[in-house]
Amino acid sequence: MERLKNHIQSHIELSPEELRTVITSFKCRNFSKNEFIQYSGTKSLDLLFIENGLVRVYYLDNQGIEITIHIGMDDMWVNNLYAFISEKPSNVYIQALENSTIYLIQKRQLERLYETIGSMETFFRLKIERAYLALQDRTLNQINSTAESRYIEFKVKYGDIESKVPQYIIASYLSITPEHLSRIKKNLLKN
Amino acid sequence: MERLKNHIQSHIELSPEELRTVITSFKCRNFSKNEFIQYSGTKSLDLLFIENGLVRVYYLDNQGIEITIHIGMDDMWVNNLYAFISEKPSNVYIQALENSTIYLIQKRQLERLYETIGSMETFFRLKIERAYLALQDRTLNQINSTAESRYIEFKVKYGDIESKVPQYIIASYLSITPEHLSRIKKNLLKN
DNA sequence: AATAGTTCTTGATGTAGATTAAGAAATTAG
DNA sequence: CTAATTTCTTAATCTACATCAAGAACTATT
Repeated sequence: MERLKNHIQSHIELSPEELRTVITSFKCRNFSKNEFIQYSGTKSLDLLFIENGLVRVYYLDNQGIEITIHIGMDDMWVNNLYAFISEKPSNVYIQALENSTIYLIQKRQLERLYETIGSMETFFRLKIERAYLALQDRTLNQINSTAESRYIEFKVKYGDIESKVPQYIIASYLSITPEHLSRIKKNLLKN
Repeated sequence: MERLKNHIQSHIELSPEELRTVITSFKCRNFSKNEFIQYSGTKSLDLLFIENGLVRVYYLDNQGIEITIHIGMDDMWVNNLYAFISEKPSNVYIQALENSTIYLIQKRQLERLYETIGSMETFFRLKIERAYLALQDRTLNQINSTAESRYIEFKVKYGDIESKVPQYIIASYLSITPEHLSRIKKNLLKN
């Protein structure tokens, strides 16, 4: 759990004892390729940290088409913050795309931490602030950029991932059809 | 400042003394119709609560077209959370659409409150959580609904506002052109 | 290696909404 | 009250992307 420890300590300062309290609030789970971590339709009150692996978050739109909203790798959180905050049944699936080791913390545990270790509330306030920025960045990018430039940015940001997951997942992350992505790639090769 | 007091007390419990401390951290400002409250290009580290009035938040896209991201009325916050959190120069304008009374708090004051009154960090964590949900709702709505049904929802949510602001502002809030909104309205009358 | 299941590509056609242009209506200012 | 400005509407054309369909290229299974 080195990555999780480093991650937390890169944001706030904790005494060795506090760090132990925090760490023991997390549970470790291993998921194999294609296994589901969370299901749509159930309450999802865990936050998930990827110690290592590859994970995606997606939902089904009103036509039943998969829309990928997030892809996460080592050292990243893959949360369904909407379900976590609202406590409504989740509308997303979280699925391991490779064998993955996940540390998870339940909302109840987290709230207990808020009370015993004040800086943990700060830590998660900062987390949510970052998530808000990321969501807005992605939203504006979606509106202001063409599918082609979104694809180019995706490759810069995620690099190697393209070879590990089916292209239709990448298409759904870019909010386009697989056909359209196919055409974009063909077009980029020409130039 | 009755509305601000009620607003805060509807979220957390404060002693009369704490409430006084909180309230005195805010400053009151009056803005007249069309006056700007915040400008693009400057750091914007204030949060704004509308005691009464009508306010909009917008930015200029890469073609210089105004995109309205939020319209606020009595009892609502009209923050540029992106600039507030990231502390980067703002890319949005915040403008009074009617004469408005605003209570504002500076980030520095707010952070001082976090230290002296613990529940204020909780209050703002909750605020940011709500803002996250609202942003995601709006994003998904944008993707999954047609312009027409977004317009219908807008009228339900904002009712009277339509008569108070130019239609091109509403169009930009709906992420469509004024021409297209004009057609939508014509179409709805037919049916 | 042969079969079956996925996934990817290509082409034809369809559509929501943008863009451009220009006149009509409503506001505001002198 | 008239002129000037802003806002709204209508129509013609255009564009990014979706949808549908069907074949091609992988991948996995026996």
